[in-house]
Amino acid sequence: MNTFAPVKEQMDLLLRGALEIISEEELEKKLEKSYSSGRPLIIKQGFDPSAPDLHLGHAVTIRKLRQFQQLGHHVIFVIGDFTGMVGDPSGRSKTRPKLTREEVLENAETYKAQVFKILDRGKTEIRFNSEWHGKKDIYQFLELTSKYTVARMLERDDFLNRYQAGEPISMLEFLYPLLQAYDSVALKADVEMGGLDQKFNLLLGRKIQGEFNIEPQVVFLMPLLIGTDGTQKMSKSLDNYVGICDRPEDMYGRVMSIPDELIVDYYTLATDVPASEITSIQKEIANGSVNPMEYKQRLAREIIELYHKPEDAIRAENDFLTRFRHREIPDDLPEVEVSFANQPMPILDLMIVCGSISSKGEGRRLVQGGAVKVNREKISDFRAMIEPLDDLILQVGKRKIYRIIPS
RNA sequence: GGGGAGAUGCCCGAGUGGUCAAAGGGAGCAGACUGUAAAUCUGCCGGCUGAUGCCUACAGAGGUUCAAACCCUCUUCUCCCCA
Repeated sequence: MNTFAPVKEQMDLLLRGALEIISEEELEKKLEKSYSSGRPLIIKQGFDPSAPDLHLGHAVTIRKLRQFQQLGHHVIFVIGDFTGMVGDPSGRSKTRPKLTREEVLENAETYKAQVFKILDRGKTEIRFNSEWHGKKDIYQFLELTSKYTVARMLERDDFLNRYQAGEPISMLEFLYPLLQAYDSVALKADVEMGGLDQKFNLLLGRKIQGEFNIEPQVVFLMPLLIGTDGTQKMSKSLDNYVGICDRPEDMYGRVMSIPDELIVDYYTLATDVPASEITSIQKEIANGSVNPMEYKQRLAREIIELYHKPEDAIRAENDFLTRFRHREIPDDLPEVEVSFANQPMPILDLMIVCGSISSKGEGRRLVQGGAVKVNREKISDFRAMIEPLDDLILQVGKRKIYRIIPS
């Protein structure tokens, strides 16, 4: 007796959206073994301990982890606190901050809050890699480093590029893959999940497991989700991301801003829409029978529904259509209480109070550029004084619209 | 250990004593156009200000000078060549 689905069925589900599996045969074998023995596979993925602001890019692999869970397998979410506590000043001028134990734990909590929007809390194990790295002495560490060569390390594309471009690579960064690979040894991972950019590291995990006489893990690679800018991979630092904790309205707008060419990718990697349906969507867009916008709107709703309630998706859509298509003022506006003291207030001050601008200089420019309206009337003079009316609506561009409550 | 080159605004990058808040490009923001996006065009793009005015800024600290991103000294960091 066992609770697993037939291997063929498991494979079909897992293959959807997957970029590369090294190797499919091995995965199948492991699944078969698991099926017959009733032992779940150990699926592992590592995460950086800093910047715990998850977005759809992270969600691609996490959602795949979720599928493994649904199939009854065991997911280990590894937080790379060990290297995070060391800190790494490499990678051009950007310094990876050195995190304290407390910060790491705090970040881990934030991770949990976000990641359990996707993963099953009861079936997820969270581990910190300081648990095993912290115990290692230098002898064991050196032994680990002896298992790989510099030349092979330099094979990694981004090392090679940076090396050839004369950019710095710190020793820590260089050793990082080795430490990550050892995580797979410590956890006896059957599968390691990652984005394409992790290929090298995950392969190294396989190799190092072999060195320690452990059955090598299957490398499970998902494509990288391109960000809303349509060129770079989604990342927080490039601000081209859709955060899984973003407000529905923001998610909607962000999704609508992706280039049309990315619609199919997003359907595949960021939603649960079945593959067959995606194929027909792709066809319809390609032959021009449907305005891509329509599928993009549905995409936005699908994504919002994964992280919010269905009615939030409808609301976000209405808000978007009102603001951007009809250029009108939505009903549901953030309200800002402003104390006028019965005096007219300079428009720039009002904009500051609402948080719509970060400096008066910016405000002045926006007014001069025709972006600012009060009660639908364009303000053309940045010295304008605003009367404290009961019904007061401030528009700063299309995105920032507020209802002002004088007090 | 020796020798050489370099660190400029969000990013790339020009500037080598005053005309520099600093060319140019990218990104971003706003406006026009529009079927969402894109493309195109226009404006903006350190802060304060009514201002032709002030403040902060060219890795950091100090110095020379009426005047410094630019010259000098030290410090920190990076790359290259040789060992």
